[in-house]
Amino acid sequence: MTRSIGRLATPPTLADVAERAGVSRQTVSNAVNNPDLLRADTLARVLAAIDELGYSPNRAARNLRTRASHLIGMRINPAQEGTANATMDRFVHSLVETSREAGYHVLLFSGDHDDPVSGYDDLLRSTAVDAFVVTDTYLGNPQAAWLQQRRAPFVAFGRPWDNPAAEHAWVDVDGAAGTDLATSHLIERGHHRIAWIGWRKDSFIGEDRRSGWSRAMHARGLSTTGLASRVEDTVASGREASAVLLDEAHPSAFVCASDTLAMGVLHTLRERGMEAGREIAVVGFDDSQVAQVVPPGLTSVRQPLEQVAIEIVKALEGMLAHPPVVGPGVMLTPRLALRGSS
Amino acid sequence: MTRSIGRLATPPTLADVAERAGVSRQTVSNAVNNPDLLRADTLARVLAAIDELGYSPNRAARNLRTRASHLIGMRINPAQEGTANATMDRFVHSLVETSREAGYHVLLFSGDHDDPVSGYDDLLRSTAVDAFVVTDTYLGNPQAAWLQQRRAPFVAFGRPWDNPAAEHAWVDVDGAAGTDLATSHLIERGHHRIAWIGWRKDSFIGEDRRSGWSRAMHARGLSTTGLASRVEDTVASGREASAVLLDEAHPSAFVCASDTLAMGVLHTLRERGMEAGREIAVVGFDDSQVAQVVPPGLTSVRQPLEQVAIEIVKALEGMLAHPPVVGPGVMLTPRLALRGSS
DNA sequence: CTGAAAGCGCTAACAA
DNA sequence: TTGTTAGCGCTTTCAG
Repeated sequence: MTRSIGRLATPPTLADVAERAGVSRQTVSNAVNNPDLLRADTLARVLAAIDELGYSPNRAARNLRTRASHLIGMRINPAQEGTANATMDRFVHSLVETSREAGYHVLLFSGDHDDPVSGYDDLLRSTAVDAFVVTDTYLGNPQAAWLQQRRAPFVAFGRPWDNPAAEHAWVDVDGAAGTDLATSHLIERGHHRIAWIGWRKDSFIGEDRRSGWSRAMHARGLSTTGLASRVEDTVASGREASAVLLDEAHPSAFVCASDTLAMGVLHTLRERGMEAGREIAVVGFDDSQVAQVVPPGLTSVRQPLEQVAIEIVKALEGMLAHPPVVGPGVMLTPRLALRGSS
Repeated sequence: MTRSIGRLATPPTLADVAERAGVSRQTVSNAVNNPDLLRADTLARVLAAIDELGYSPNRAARNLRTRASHLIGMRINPAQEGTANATMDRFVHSLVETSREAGYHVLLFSGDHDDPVSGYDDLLRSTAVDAFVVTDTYLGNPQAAWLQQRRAPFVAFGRPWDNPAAEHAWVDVDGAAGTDLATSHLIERGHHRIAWIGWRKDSFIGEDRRSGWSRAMHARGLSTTGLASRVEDTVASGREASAVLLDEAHPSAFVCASDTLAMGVLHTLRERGMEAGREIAVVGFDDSQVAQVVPPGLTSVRQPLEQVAIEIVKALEGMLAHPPVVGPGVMLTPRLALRGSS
């Protein structure tokens, strides 16, 4: 069993283990990193010493020697207050969990909101991390070009919208498939006039999600004329947009680019004494905690973030291997979390 | 200006800078760590070389030498699906931001949900982190005793409920003050029968929050008899509890131990065709995104997480100083975020 | 299969 | 004020 380190100021080193086991330091190192090289009884003796001493290789020393930190850097941005987008929480946990299984830890850092590249630079030059996971790609991905130029290994969560020719590794979720799923679900429920509330046109993700809605509508021969609205991603915008649409286009259902916008629709319905799920159906996007707990439950497109994390770590392992292998982008399909609002 | 690293396989080292500036390696080291020791012109020359080369000290080497990683470890647990508790997101970001200002990065790790100590051990023995931030102290804090025994520096977010004599550093938010605030607010609005929906008795935090409610009630000479309920922290529980209380105790307002429970109350009100904020007032706890976006807005007790992060980092800096200084626990006061539900 | 030597890049201590 | 020496703990040669 593992013993307490006791009152030692410094943890035991390779040398301590070697002495205790009566072997050389190198043999201990091999026992840890290449156990196959040792004779069974020697290995057992060394492992016993390791266990008794509670030895664990010093990271800094190992990092220095192997030129690897086994750390994955990820920039974290402040959660937008007043929105429902808590996607990060779920993703971060999945990433930490998956990384651990691959022998990596996740290092968080922050940067100026204005400068998409700040924070990466220092970590890279000081060889503090082996690779990055780039998540904030909603407005294009200037980080990608920058990182690629520095030959920094990274995987993007989000496809290279602004540069389809980009050759870096990426993992993304098919937003159009998600909204198609949502729209088709509503059509099957008998809805014909389904409105879209999405983001402004400069959002690649927003346009992608919108395309799933119009695709599903047109596939059933349904018109989308006058049924779409593009606004800011706030509850207030969703509320106003849905009020206008309700008055002018008389939809019986809404598909939204985010749970935040969908909540705006619920606000409008409430004000008009209408009940979501009965008179008017609403579907959001992201399956946030809000969607899960708000009465009567908000049907929402759920991204497979656990799977995203798995694919990202897989890609990372590939590019950190010798020789590095960079596979093609990976596209995952979301599913629909059905609740009372539809 | 900083130049591109170019196609160099390895980043520049101290030696490269020294050669370029025509000084010894030690002088470069001093330029970085003790600039005061250098003559102005030498310093300028060295800094210029550093800049031209894009030099940044190799972390692993520095860590090895100084026996410090400038990393703070924090265990992250899976966000509970179906609850509104997204406190972590906000706190993590604040911590990352504040840590950066103090020269630290945050390293995330995970562990078995069953074993509160798993994950810490390895990081500690391999000297991968300088200190820990312990957040999951809702059911007592076995980590604290364990870490203290190993002489591992750490600061707890949450006071030592199960061991008031514990001498470790901690920062916490006064939950009782928060519910007192909420209850007093409702009383001022004219409510007299204010019900409490909280957690089961084995939750220290739950009992603390409950005490703020009863304190405020009794201070105004209001009875609490029959007005309290203790349940699981789920929407369904909050819904059932509020239904029962409504039938049996006829309260005009609810104070809840969490936004999740408060959402349960909103469910009940909706089922009964009652309107939150008009007939019945509801106050939650945590000011989650749900509280912010749900119609008509959920009044909620908001923890000053940014301030918590600042205090935690301050405490961390103290205990990592030479000699270490461990101050007393720090208690912060929450405020009330007023919305439509009250 | 095991051991000896070298050195990753840095900084603390000391010498000049 | 600057340079020299040593060594942090580990792994990668290369010998035995």
